[in-house]
Amino acid sequence: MKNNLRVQRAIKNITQAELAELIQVSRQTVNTIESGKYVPSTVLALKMARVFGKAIEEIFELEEGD
Amino acid sequence: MKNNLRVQRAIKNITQAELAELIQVSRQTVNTIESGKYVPSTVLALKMARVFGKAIEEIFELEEGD
DNA sequence: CATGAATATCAAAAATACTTTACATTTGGT
DNA sequence: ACCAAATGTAAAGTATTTTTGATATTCATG
Repeated sequence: MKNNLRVQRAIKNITQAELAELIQVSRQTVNTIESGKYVPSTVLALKMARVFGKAIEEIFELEEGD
Repeated sequence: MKNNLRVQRAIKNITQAELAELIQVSRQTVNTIESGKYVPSTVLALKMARVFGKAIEEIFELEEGD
């Protein structure tokens, strides 16, 4: 799973902490998802997609081996 | 999180076991996701969406309290 | 260079997702 | 009614996600 959260955040110009607040998780959770350390639940992915006004598929993408 | 996996399966006319095989999880995993017992990871949601040729948002939907 | 804001990282615990095995129930066809 | 296929459920165990708290690093700017 790769993602372009950093880009999406840049477009909306919000910090990891602000995104965390918007979707009600810790800022570490945002950080570790953004850096690809783990895959979020569908609930989190949907919330992020909603924040950015994008489809999940525009933010998260499957890779070889997923 | 609610989902319409049952409908999607009906459209493609595949069983829970077949869907499980297609996305490489156990049949029980498909069953419990379908019956709303837990929320799949984004990897699984993406794989399911791909199987059905739909966006995740067309299959999974946030509810109050998610 | 110093300061503050943002990001990265680490470790340990809690919560949730997923597997396996096994059995029960429902459903559809003959 | 009978049979087989599909679905539901349960318990126990493993794996992964998420939180919390704390510290470290990066980066822009004064």
